[in-house]
This record gives sequence, C-alpha cells and structure tokens, in this order.
Amino acid sequence: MDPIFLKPYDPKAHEDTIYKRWEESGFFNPDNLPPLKKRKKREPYSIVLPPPNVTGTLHMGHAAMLAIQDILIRFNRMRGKKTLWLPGVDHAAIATQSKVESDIYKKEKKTRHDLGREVFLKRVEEFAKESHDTIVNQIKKMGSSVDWSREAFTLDEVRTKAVYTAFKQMYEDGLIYRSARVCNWDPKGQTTVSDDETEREEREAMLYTFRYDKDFPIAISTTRPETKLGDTGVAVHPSDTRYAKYVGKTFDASFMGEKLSIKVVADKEVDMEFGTGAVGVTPAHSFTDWDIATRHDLPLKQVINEYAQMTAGNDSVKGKKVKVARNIIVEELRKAGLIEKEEKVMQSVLIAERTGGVIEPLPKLQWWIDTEKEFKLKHSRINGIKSGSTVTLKRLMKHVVEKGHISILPERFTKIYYHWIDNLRPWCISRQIWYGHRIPIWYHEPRCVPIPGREEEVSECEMTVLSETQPKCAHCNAIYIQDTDTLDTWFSSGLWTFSTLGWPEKTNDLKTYHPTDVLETGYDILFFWVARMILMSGYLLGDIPFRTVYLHGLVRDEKGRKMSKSLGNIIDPLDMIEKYGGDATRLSLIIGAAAGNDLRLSEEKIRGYKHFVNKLWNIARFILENYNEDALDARFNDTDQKFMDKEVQTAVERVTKNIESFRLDLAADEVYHFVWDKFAAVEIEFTKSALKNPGTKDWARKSAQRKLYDTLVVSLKLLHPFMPFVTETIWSYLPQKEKTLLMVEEWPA
RNA sequence: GGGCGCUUAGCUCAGUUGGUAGAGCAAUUCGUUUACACCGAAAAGGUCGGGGGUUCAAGUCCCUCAGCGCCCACCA
Repeated sequence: MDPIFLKPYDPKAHEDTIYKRWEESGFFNPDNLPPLKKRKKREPYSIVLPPPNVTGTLHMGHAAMLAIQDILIRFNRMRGKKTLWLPGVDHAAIATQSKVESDIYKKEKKTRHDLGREVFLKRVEEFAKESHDTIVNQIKKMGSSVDWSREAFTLDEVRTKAVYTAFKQMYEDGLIYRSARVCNWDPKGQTTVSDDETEREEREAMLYTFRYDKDFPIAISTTRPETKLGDTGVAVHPSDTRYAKYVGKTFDASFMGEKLSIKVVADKEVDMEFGTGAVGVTPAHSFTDWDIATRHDLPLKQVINEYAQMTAGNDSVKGKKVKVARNIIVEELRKAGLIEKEEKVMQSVLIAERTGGVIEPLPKLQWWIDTEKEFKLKHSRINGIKSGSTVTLKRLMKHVVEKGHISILPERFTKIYYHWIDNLRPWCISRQIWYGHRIPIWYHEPRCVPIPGREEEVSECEMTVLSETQPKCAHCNAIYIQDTDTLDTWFSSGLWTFSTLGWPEKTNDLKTYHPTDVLETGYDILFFWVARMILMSGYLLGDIPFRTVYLHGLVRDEKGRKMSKSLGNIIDPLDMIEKYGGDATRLSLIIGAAAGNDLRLSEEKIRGYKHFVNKLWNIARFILENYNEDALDARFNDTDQKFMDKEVQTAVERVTKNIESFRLDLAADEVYHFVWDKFAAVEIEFTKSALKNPGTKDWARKSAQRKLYDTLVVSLKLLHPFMPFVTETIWSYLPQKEKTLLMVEEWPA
C-alpha cells in the first residue's frame, strides 16, 4: 500500500494532477475514446455547455450546472457512448459592455463615446479574454470532462458566420424586418431591450384624474400626466353611454402650452369601471395606446426623448426629466383647478433588468423577428411537419413540445413554456450597443444621384443591402454604411446547439451530435434561451435542438435567500474547492436538489460530504492494506461470494435507473448509503475477523480479500460520475496489471 | 388579474402504482492499543400546514381554507 493512504485524503494533492491526466488521455474528445471490448459501436451522446457569460467569474449556480452535466456525461461515457460535452463562453453583449463601461468610468472617468467604437471594443475584448481564462480554470477545477478541442465562443469566426447565415435566411423569408414601433427603451443603458430583459416592480403611484383644459368635455385618469402632451386620442368603451355622444369627434385642447388635437374613439380594451372610463391615448409612449392608435388610425406624437426628457410643452417642462416634469404639470393642473381626483394606487413599473433603469416606451426604428408570419419550412426532420409545409415560428415552437419530441423536466414548466409562446410579441433583436454581432445590413444614403441619360440605373440601386462585407454602389461608387446596431445576444445563443458543431457547414459533428441529448440549464432562462434555441433549430435545421430539457433550480444560501454581493452571502465555488475539494463541492450541489427546485447550500453541507470523500479513502486504505496480489486469482468461498451480491446488484440497478430518469439526487444518495452503510459498516466489519484472525486458512483469507476488492471496484465505478477526483485517484493506486483510467471503464451492470 | 409551486423531525430535504413515516446535518449519551474522531455505538426527536371528502386503508387521490414563494400580464 502506498504510504499516501496513511494520511487523510487531501484533495489539493490530487485534483489538479488527475485533471491533467484526463486531459492528456484525450478521452474528453469522443474521437479518441478507446474501442469497446465487445466490439459494439459507440452511440453518440452529446450535451453542449450553456456558455457562461464572459462578465466575470462563475458562481455556485454554474458549479451546480457543471456538476449535473458532468455526471450525465461521465455516466454515459462509462456506458460506452461516444460522449461529447462541448464547452464555450457567451459574449453576453449588454452585460459585458455595461460591466466594462462602468469599470472604465470608475477608473478613468471616460465613457465609451470618449474612447470611440474601435478603442472601446478592444477594451471589451481584453476584458472578455481575461474573463474567459478565469472561467476555463473554474470549469476545470470542478472536474468537468468537456472537450476543450471543440471550445466555442459566440463571437468567434465560426459562430459569426452562423449568425450571419441565420440572419440572411430569416431576412429573405421576411421573418426579420425593420420597423418603427414602440419598444422598451432603457434610458440608463441607452438601448432597446427585449420584453424578456425587463422585469416588473410594484410601486406606489398617484393616479390623477383631470381634464386637458377647462373646455375639454371628458376627464381622464393617468399616473403619468407628462405623457399626456403626446395624446392624440381619448378612448372609451363602445357600450359606455356616458361618452357615446363624443365618439368620432375631434376636440382641440391646450395642455401645458401644447396644442392637442384629440379624437374620441371607442375601443373594447377600455375598462369602463376604471377611473372615469376614459383613457387618454398616447401612441408614442405606451404599448397599449400604440395598439389602440393602430386600430383607430390615430397619429403618433413623440414628446419624450432617449434621455427621458420632455421634448414638448412650454418652457416650464420642455427639456426636463419626466419625473420633474410630472410634478410641475400636476402643480399647474392643481392651480388651474383641473384635477378632479388624486388617489394612491399600486402600479407595476417596467425595469431594465441589466441596468435597473425605468423603461421608457419610445417609438424607434428597430429590427424585429416576426414569430407569427407564415413561411415555408424547406427541410423538416420534425415528426408531424412535412418539408415544404407552411408554418410559423410560434407553431413550430409549440409543436415539438406538444408532440413530445422535446420533453421538459420538471414537466410543470411545459405549461409555462406554452403560455410564454402564446403571449409572445415580435422579438426586438437590435441593440444600440457596440459589443456583439453587428447587424449585416448596409445603407446607401443618400441615394444615388441620377446621372443624365442613365436614370434607370438609379432605380436598380438599392438603399438597403444585406451583406457580410462592405458593399459599394455600382453606379455612383458610394460606400455603403453599415447599420450601427448590434444583435441581441440571445440571437447567437439561439444557434448554440448547432453553431458549436460547425453549422452552416455540413460537418460530421453536426451529423453525429445533433440533435443533442440533453439541454441542462437554470429554469430562469427557459424563455431567454431554451425557447430561442427551439425556434432557431426548428427554423434553420428543421429539427429539434435537444431531446430533453433538464431545468435545475437556483442555488440559494442557507436561509433561502439569493446569493448576492450586497447581502454578502456568496459562497464562492473556488473557495469551497480549495477548502473541501471538488468532489465534496459537487456532492453538496447534487444531493437534495431535485429538478426545478431551488437548493439551499451551506458551507456545513459541503464539509459533510468532505467526510464522505475521506471515508471512501479509508475504505480503500483498509482494502489495500490487507491485500495480496495473488488474491486476484482466488476462488470465492460461498459465504463471501453471496454476502454482498444482492446489495451490490440493488445499488447498481437503483443508481443506474435514477441517473437515467434524471434523479441525480436520489442516485447520489443511494450510492452514498450503499458505500457507507452496506460496504463499510457491514461488509468490511464482517470480513475483518477473517482477515485478522491468525487461524484463518490462506484460501479463505484470499477469498475475503478478493471479494472486498471487487466491491471496491464496483463502488468506485458507481461513485465516479459524482466524485470523479477521489475515485480516479484511488483507481490509480489499485494493483492493476494495465494502468487504465476509471473515466473510461465500463459501467457495472 | 391569470397560472404554478411549496408547507413532513430543530435545520435541509426524500417518500416512485394509496398499505399506520425516512436520510443528512445539528443536538444528547457513551466509546479512542481497532481502515477512518473527516470514526463508531446508542437513544431521542413528527397528531406529515388547518378542515372536509373518497377508501377496508391517505403524507400520497379529490375539495376547501391559510401561510410562504415564483412566473406571466398593455387596467391607464
């Protein structure tokens, strides 16, 4: 026995060495896996790693994700699958840009505009590079058996090509279009954001009931009087008799120095019970009102700019921030005696989740994806949808889940998924930031000046061109200018399952590993990401991106609170690995964590599993201490033979079954108790007397030794997906004839 | 406003097709010439949130109430 076993297990002494040995073996890459003993062909099994954002470091949530996926991967690799786990990172456009912006501002008091697009982007790239290296190190520390040779980045060359190809196809199919409509404008981040990047916050607000001026026949209610400068209509319910006589008429009014022309319209969306039953319609600054205005053909009048300042009204409000303007207006209305009622109400305010800025709905020219437009799906491998059939993105997204081609675990999220699709509005994909994939559209402005005698050519000359590289006008030689916006980061993430495998090229990887088997991620990005992958894969490949979606919960602190810097309750995975080892950290994130349930984590829990790791170490020590080489040839005596067989068999069956059904928590718990309560507490204790007793016959001793050894081998295999480091370490000290790696050993059956 | 989840031992959670409750951690007592004190042994701890129903039998199925949490939503 190696003297190393005389001391308690020290993860730090082994983990990095073991990881290096795995890497050097090349077995993380499925192409290098050794042939199976029974000459069976390896079936592919693949997972793509949800790419962590290059915004900084990994947290416990990432650690949980890595642990879960590594268990699935190692389990399947041991079962003889051609197993690919493809890693990568996400450029995370807005998140990364705002992080770097604020860092630069703190240090140098400069904005991105001071630096300019090119210099600023260089700074972001430097930051992303650094972040990337940190993340890679952390992924390794967790023992993740990812194939580094296939590592991808959402912003690298291959992925950029994929983004361009996807954009082009959607643009040509008319699914991507440019249009001016009210969108979520974040005045703090100075960009639009999609509906999913906003959240609601309950706030107390004042609801004012007033008239634009004393001659206006109808009183309206609002919490935002300042937007009323942009009103072009008043809407009432069609069956509201109080206002029926006004419907269809237009009234002029003067409000805060602004001349208003208000048309009264009847719309069934209006709630007769609320306020006065009449709504001032502000098409430019409210989503609801935009819709009403569209239905009744009311004009659009913008009165607030990108900085949330008033652009209309008299000098007392013009140029003021909306909040300030609101107070001034209310004060004025009070003085004029126009306010009929003021009441406190609870209101949910839309917030940009990245910056915390209050969303200002503004009409802007943006790029959108239409999820309801019909198109022809050229090639389909989806059961129930024929190639060439007419579908919409929404229908495609729903179909694959409804028909069970994709199953979502836990199942309850399926309903949530449908609900999200049903309420999906056009997806705004353009962002007014610099970091990300620039929109591959070029504009020819001003338009060619007609050359006398050659006027016809000008009509051929396009103003808007889709191109990867800078085009030039064939007629006037003018250089086209590229759209300054970048794409929503989730556009490229949506392509992740196949862009990572080389799409749009028809690669072997794509053929072999797509659709992937499992998509494992947090339930908080079901809409952001999972749904978008289903959309993109369905549309571009006519296929599903994965067969199973496994959603894990959030990792919280021991009191159930979210881990956050401000609460100071963050448990850093690297600290825990340093103190208790990667194996203990992994176990603490698996046991007690069922799919979709949040997990409460405490340092104590991690320490508890460190004890288990050491227990296993000592089991190995005992067995190796009492072991002779020739025991391997021993014939079993009947008692030894039968003693543990049933227990081992049961453990193998249960662990296997539980991993297969994604109950990793139960599988880990099962093997934990098998090893501690059955193997250590019963078998070893029972065998001890035979080994220690000087009267024991030689063959009986050998038989006992052999049996213990065999049980240890099975235990190591069963434990390996959950605690790869210590099991591989012990494996390396076993007296094997050929030195092999446990990670590619065959799973017991 | 709509939808979903949770409520089981002090804490964190299991409990698969219904058959009078389990684990880890913590706490208690005892035990270190023993593979392991990062250990072992023992004992303790629950009217399974309340109420009602179905059933021979309910933590498990149904109804209802309460508390907590989450998601979605253009009532200004």
